Amino acid sequence: MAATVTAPAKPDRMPGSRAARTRETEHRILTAALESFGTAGYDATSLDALAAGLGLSKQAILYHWPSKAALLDAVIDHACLDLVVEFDGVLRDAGEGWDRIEAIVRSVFRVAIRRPELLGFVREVSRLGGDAAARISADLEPFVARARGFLQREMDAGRFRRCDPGLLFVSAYSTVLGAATEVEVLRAVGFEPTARSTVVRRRELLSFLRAAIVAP
Amino acid sequence: MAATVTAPAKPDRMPGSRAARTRETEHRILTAALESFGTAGYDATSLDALAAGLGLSKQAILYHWPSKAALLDAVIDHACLDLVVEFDGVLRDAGEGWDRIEAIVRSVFRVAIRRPELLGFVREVSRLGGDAAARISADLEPFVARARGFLQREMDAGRFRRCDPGLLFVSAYSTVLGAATEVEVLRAVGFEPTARSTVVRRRELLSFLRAAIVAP
DNA sequence: CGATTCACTTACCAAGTGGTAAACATTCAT
DNA sequence: ATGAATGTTTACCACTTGGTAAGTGAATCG
Repeated sequence: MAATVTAPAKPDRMPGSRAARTRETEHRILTAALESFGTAGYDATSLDALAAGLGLSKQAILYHWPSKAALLDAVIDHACLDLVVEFDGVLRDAGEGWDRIEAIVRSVFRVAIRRPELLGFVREVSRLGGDAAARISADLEPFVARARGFLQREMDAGRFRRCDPGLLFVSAYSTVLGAATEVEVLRAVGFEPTARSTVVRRRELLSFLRAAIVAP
Repeated sequence: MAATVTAPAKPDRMPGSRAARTRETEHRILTAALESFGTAGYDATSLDALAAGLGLSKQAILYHWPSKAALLDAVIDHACLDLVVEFDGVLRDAGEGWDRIEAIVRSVFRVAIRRPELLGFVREVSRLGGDAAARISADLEPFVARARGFLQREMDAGRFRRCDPGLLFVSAYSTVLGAATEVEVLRAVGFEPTARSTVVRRRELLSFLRAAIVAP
């Protein structure tokens, strides 16, 4: 183990075809970029630093994508795929009505704990605006549309309080993402973001949402 | 005899005095920095661009504050002062119970329309983390503490649904700030951020919050 | 009045930034 | 084996960044 302390971990011969290794390299770059974009931020992430962290040179990244902006686009697609897969998997096994909301909230909290950079990245991209924000909107549009349809059906069935489904979605989105990611605000009200306090937060959030959404 | 009608002993108070002009320059810099930090972001704002927009040179800024980070600190204090003055003024004339929440929400929406960079700046600073986030937390702590006390009292009086005041605050904070500032998400669900749609958003948000907070 | 402080500018600089050009090594197809 | 394609590196480049040093003209002061 003491062999490669200073050496920048040359990519040893990997089993598999060249195409497979290429895909694997691109996947590693995407993962590292998502991590850095989602925590440090897009502007604060330099291609040099990103490459160095992977034992590559910056030009290796620019070989796979022609520019930093193109890399961002790829990371957006990568992240959205992860998100949609996660949520679709959860919803497939979820029940109806309020159970679906609860399942999603639990899922978001799980992501917030295990992969916080993913939610941070969503925030970051929508903050950046421009093409990137348009792209993430487009990527998530099918999911959002289904969510709105679900809310509408539940209202029609009289299970959810009647209101505008789109705005209800925005409210719920903000509330959930905030409770899951607003570390600084939580700290300001005296909540250190430990795993234990997360359970409490989730429970409180669910009762908040339930009161706001479910018809009396 | 008639030479000195208004005693010039304190030239500080003259409108054209050097001290007054210095204060005015610093105020202009703070305002422009708040605008740019709150919309483009801290990293994306260069001192050169900031100074050029004011008809100054970068070194004029670095004369008043020793570094970009020090300027950020000053902008944080400046912004928090504005926020606290705004909210305190609103709350002074507000009633009790739910009326106070409604007054604050209206106030946040007014700020979101008239000075969107202010709310964007709060988001940006808490995203940056580190010393800046600690500073904004400290600046707003008295306000947050009073808000929590208010929520606690309303719960004790049986007017608000009983829950953890700190977490209720976070939920309400996220929901309000989200509805007021998540332009991209709103666009994704089909809401262009016009002044007209803002009124609708505010009404929907209030009914959402009311259902979530007020005791049945 | 002259001296000094003040607010600001011009002139720099070292350290990055994203991106280009070209050389190089490995793998694949023939 | 050989030549082409592929993935990566080294060497650069123009430009921007925050920050320093030194100077300048005007307001202020003794």
